[in-house]
Parts: sequence; C-alpha cells; structure tokens
Amino acid sequence: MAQKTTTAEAPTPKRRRADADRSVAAILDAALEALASDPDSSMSEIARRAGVVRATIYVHFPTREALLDAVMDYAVGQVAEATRGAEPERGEPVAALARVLRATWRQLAQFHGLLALNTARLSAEELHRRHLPVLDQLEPLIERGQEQGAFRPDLPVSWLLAVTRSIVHTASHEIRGGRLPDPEAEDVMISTILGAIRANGGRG
Amino acid sequence: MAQKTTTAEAPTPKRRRADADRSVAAILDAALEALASDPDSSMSEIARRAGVVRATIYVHFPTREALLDAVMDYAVGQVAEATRGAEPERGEPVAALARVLRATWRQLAQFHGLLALNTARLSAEELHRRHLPVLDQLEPLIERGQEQGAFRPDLPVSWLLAVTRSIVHTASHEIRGGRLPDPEAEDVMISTILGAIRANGGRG
DNA sequence: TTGACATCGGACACTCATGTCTGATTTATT
DNA sequence: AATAAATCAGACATGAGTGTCCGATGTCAA
Repeated sequence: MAQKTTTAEAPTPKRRRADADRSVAAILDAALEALASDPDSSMSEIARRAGVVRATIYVHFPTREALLDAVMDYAVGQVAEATRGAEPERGEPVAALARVLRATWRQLAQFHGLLALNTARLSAEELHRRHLPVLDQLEPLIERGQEQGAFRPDLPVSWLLAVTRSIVHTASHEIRGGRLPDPEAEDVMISTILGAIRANGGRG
Repeated sequence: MAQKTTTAEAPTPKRRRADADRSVAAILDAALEALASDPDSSMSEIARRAGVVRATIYVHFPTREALLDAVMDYAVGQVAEATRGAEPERGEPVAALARVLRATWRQLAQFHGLLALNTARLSAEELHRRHLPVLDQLEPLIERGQEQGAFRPDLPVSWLLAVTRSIVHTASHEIRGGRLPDPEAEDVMISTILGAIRANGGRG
C-alpha cells in the first residue's frame, strides 16, 4: 500500500542513471516486439533487438520471468492509458465503446502474441487480474450501456468484455492471414462487436 | 490427388502390427491432452502420459515437428467428423448452426491449447489451410444463411467463421477463469454467436 | 512354434537457453 | 577532472530437451 505510489517519485531508493533508463526502455520495447512475434524468444534475441548485450538485461531484470512480468505490465499500461485517453465514461454507450475501440484496437492487436505467452505462463485468474487496469475502465461502460438498454442485459458484463477482446484479436489474426483487408478491418470489427453486444430491438 | 484416399486402405505400403497401432493411438491421445494443457510439453512428458518409452515415439514419428503435425491433423479430423455428424446442410440455417455448435464446441474447446501452439509454429495461412476440413463444411452453411436473409450479408463469410470460432474459444477460456459457470456456458456462447452473425431485423 | 516386429531401459552426443561472473571500457553526473 | 555507475565482451557452469543407438525382452501373426 504505502510501498508503491502511482507517481513513483518518493519510493525510489537510489536514482538510476540516464543511460540505465534508456536501456530499460529499449529492453522493454524490444521484448514487446520480439515476444509478440514469437512468445518463445530467447534473452539473446531480445538483447540483440534492444541493441544491448545479454548480461545487461540481467542487470535490470533478475530472471526471464521478471522480464516477462515487466513486459506484461508495460503492455497493459499502454493500453490502459490509451483507453483513458478515449474517455470511456463520456457520451452515449455505443458511441463511447466505438470510440474506445478505435483508439486501442491496434495496440491490442500488437500485443496479441503476448496473450498466448501469458496464457501458458499464468493461470487464467492471474491473467485476468493483470488485465484489470484496462477492464476496470470498460466495465462501467458496459454496465452503463446495459442500464440504458443499449447493450444486451441477458449476458454477464464479464462475458461481453471477453467477447469484445476476442473479436479484436480475431480481426488482427484475419488481417495477418490475408482474409480481411486492413483498410476495412476496423469498421468490420467494430460493427461486429456492436452487433454482438447490442440489445436486439425486440427480436429474440 | 491419387496418392491419398479417405478410406486409407489401398495406399498402405506395409501393414503395421496391432500393438503398433495401439501405440500410435496412445501417443496421439497423450500428445493431444498434454499439448492442450501445455503447448511446450516435452517428448518425455508425452511418452509418460502415453505409457510408452520416449524412443517409441521416434519409431512412429521421426521428429517432434512430425508428431505435432500429426496431432494437428488428428484434432482437426475429430472436429471435422463431429461436424459432419451434426449435418450442417440440413434444415434452417440458424438452427443448423446451433446444432453444429452444440455438437462440436466442447471438442473445439479441448483443443484450445493447440491453437496457441500452432499459431506460433505455423504461418497464419498454413494454419488456416489445415483447418479447411472443418471450415469447408461450415462455409456453405453460412452462405446459405446469408442468402436466406438469416445471417448478416454485409460481412465476409470468412470473417463470420472466424468470429464464430473465436467466441467458442472465448467461452472455454472464461470457464477456466471461473467467470462463466460451465452449465450456462453453452447457451451463452450460442446466443452470443447468433447475436453476432444474425441479420438485424431492420435496426442498423 | 517360429521369426519378424515392437517395445523397453538406458546410455550417449548434441544443441540451446539460462543465469553468473570477470575485467576492461565507456558514459553520466557533480 | 574525478568518481561512480553502467555497459561490454566473453567465459563458465548448469540444466533441459532432442534425436540416435544398443542389447534385451516381450508380443503379434502366420
């Protein structure tokens, strides 16, 4: 509780030098990229991409596991920030969801490979817990949509969120497979998600 | 074309002994189970589950890659067979799709782990090609539904198929995470898929 | 029953990745 | 310019997995 703050200023035990900060950033970026394309990327491969020597990684991350944890937090943090920037609490629910999706889906798609990695590495519960920084922002939006009759009220919020995430990943996967043209993908994806979670106008 | 037959009787170069057939079956089953829970399962682990010694696997499959290929075909084959048994060409499209999903979704969910494995191992195109034995059966069903006005005509067939598959996997994932009770899962999944791909009664 | 087939049990060489350690060198900070 | 911090380059031990080989034992099929 009192150990970690969001601003991360006070609890710094000893200050890191500027080049160390740069190394850490380069390593996280490289790991993100490498692991997204191949979840089994080695430390050597990540180091190569980051432009540092393998031992340097171990200066900042004690083990491979620790690096993977950091990368996970890093990725989730980026998506959470983009989500926040799209103001999910503002406006009519359907429009708000579409706005958030347009702002975040490419990032989410980029991290698609990480999901497979963490699905194997972490328990389903732990994985879900780590996604909370994003999910906690979307949950109120879905709930609001249900209360206002815009979204299906017969299905759990957690399920609608899962389906949304799933369709986003499917879109990126279909693009890679060449079956969905990139220019159309965004509209197709959003149209599909809305079709899936919107309340029917009466037809059951 | 003339090399492989569906009945697989004529092209057998030399007949295998009965215990060898048993071993192969045990290995495939064990591999399926092991790889579904951990895509990085070792040959030792698979051999242990199959109740054979590791070297025995290499008698029937020259390399790990070859085993993985065989397991993939085996899994797809099982789903394809179950699909065929549900008669996707019979009756009204919405009912037909629901019937096929009820008949195959647990199997699909069981192979969920394999997907992650093969996503890393194969190209997106190759992966799609291997799924054809199942997809080729569902494609006509979706097309028929579009023609009859039951399914959304504004989205590509391949996309509707991808979304369907995706939601099936999401259901199994949510069950594992404890956020979707197993008893409800089947209805929730089918209701969601139909909601996603059915044509709106007029509302856009 | 007999001979070929198949598995067993274990050993072996090989590769690859992880994590640690060293001394030398470069870079940031004051 | 001086000091501390950080990186480099490379070596090392360790562990795990793959693929191969062997003699011995068991089992199917004719």
